[in-house]
Amino acid sequence: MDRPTLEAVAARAGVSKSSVSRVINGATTVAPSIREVVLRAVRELGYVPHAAARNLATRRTNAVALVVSDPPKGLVSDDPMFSAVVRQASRKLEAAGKQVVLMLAGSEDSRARVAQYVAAGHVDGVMLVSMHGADSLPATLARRGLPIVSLGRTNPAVPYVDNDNPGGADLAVRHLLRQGRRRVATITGPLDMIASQERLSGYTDVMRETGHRSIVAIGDFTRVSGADAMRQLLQDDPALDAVFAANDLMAIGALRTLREAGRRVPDDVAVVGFDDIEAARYTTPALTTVHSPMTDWATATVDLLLGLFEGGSGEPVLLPAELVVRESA
Amino acid sequence: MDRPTLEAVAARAGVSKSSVSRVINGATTVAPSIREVVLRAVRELGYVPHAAARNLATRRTNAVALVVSDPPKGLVSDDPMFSAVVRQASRKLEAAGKQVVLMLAGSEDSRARVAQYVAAGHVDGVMLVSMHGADSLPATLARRGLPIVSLGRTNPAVPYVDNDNPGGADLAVRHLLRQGRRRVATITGPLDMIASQERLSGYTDVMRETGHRSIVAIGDFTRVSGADAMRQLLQDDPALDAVFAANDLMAIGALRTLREAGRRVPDDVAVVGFDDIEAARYTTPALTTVHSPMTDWATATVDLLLGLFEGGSGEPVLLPAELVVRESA
DNA sequence: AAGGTTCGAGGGAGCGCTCCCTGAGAAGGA
DNA sequence: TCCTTCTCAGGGAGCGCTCCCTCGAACCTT
Repeated sequence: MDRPTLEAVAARAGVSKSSVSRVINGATTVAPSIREVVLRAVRELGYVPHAAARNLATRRTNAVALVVSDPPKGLVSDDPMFSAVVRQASRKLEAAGKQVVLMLAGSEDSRARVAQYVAAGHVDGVMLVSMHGADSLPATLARRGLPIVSLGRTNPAVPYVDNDNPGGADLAVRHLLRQGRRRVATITGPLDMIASQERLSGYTDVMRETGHRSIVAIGDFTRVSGADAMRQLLQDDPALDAVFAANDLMAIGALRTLREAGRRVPDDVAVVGFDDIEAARYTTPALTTVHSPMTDWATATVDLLLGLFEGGSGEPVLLPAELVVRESA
Repeated sequence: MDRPTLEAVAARAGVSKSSVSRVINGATTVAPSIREVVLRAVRELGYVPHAAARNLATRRTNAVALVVSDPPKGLVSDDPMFSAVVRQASRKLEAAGKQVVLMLAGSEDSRARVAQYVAAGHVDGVMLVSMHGADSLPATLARRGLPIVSLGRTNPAVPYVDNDNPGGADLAVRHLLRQGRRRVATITGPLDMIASQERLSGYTDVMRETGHRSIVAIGDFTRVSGADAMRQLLQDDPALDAVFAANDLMAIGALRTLREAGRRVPDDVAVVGFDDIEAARYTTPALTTVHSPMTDWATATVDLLLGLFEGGSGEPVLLPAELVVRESA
């Protein structure tokens, strides 16, 4: 029950606390004989350094907060992005010797808790995941002055890694037009998210440039909202022949609505999504979508944070977009 | 940059460190006048207690490790259970004032890291999620003597909350037989997981009892493995007319294989899954499945852990199974 | 051979907080 | 009125570790 202390190890090994500390921390200025006897004592006692004591003394924690915005209501159980990003980020951070503290920032309450936690000096850095643009948290945290990065752009003060959202939307819409589609609608994400805004502007830019009329419905990145938006689009413009959904989940919802409405995909209406989540491969018909590599994305964001620890500049990173053509368009 | 200390607050308020400490920690034996002046100083200085120092002094951390087993290869991006459980558990724990440290236990390496982390006294308790039965980690951690619970049964020494797996399988298989299905196959999960074993035995028990032959293929809970297993089953017994898959992901894989093989579902072959993930509602045909309420499950597990903190006994909890009949069977 | 270097071990002062203990003053009892 | 009891603020010793500083010993250098 009683954990052995540094001092106990020192006593057992017959050396000073300082020497034990040096061995533990891998200092090179230790005689091999001492190193040996210390390591043996450590093993025999099952000594593990006390984290809190070490943090207190060094004023560092070796931990990083992974702050994930809680999803909108209704999107609770099945969020592929969450799973992929959190997993990959955890892996990378752990591999870099950082402990990962996962925090959800949903309610005002939890938001305050995150700020409090960071202020308490629990972590050396923060990685935000897909916060809404309007969120106050990024700004609050950035003001603290400790390293912080964001997966997806949020606050100007926060270094980020992002998809080429406008580029991806551009690819998707041009692909549809190239196929001879004339009435191309879009289903947007929540408009307080920068990713949504960018994907929308990518769409409208192409439409304007090519002299087509924009047809827009607003969703919130959930499957249900996609289905609803699609219903509305069909009502607004029964003759539409293509839809660009700002993410795959909504595209999947749209597919369902189209099937229920008796429209064939892609014959009557073509559908393109965004994200290329795994489920996109398993819909009928399989979803054509803009590939945004979650895993690479998480990796790049972690690297950005680790770079900041090393005194890096935190230059934003933009991941290239790529269209994956399957059956739906 | 320099965080204010307790002492700074005390100086500003013109009282002793002890008094400030009492106010911060809500001790009742403080005169209102002192409380007031202290709170003002805290506000003015923006004081936040230093976590490490507090942990050192109290020998408690107010943090809980959430240890999630890394999924088998191939199941990286899209794991609905992970998402739902982690989210709900985080919410509940944070609501109880516990910090959540998420850790993935995949490789031997990461497993050692978890053990090390816990040994370092970083956390007051541990919550395991869906560890494999053969895993050494639960036993290792349990030996440490600090509160630990498991979502899903693993090691006998670890209090757990689990689905009624045999009961669920029983419901599913009897449902199929009641429909007049005669050749009911099953696709199992990885057999080193207790959940897999129980769902399998639930199946075999009913089959034996009712005088039917078991037809078994082994999967690993991934979509792909479900598709593969289904292919093999069709080869083994082309005349089969029903399949019970040990989880929904595999059931979805099986649906795909069946479609490719030209079998109609449910007309030619009925399919039942297990878990009732959100995606089960959106397959064609919609999946009949055993509902296991991830959210309740996570909640119950957290409650079990919080109970242990309060000196509870850690009596295991079993959640009732329920069949959700949709279109696939 | 004597002084100058270098190298590496030990000593000890914190890091910021909690909590036990002391003691002053107020309150109550005889 | 004096003494006991109670209440509550302050003092200070840790919690376990790091890291700077000192100092002895070994090794060079001239």
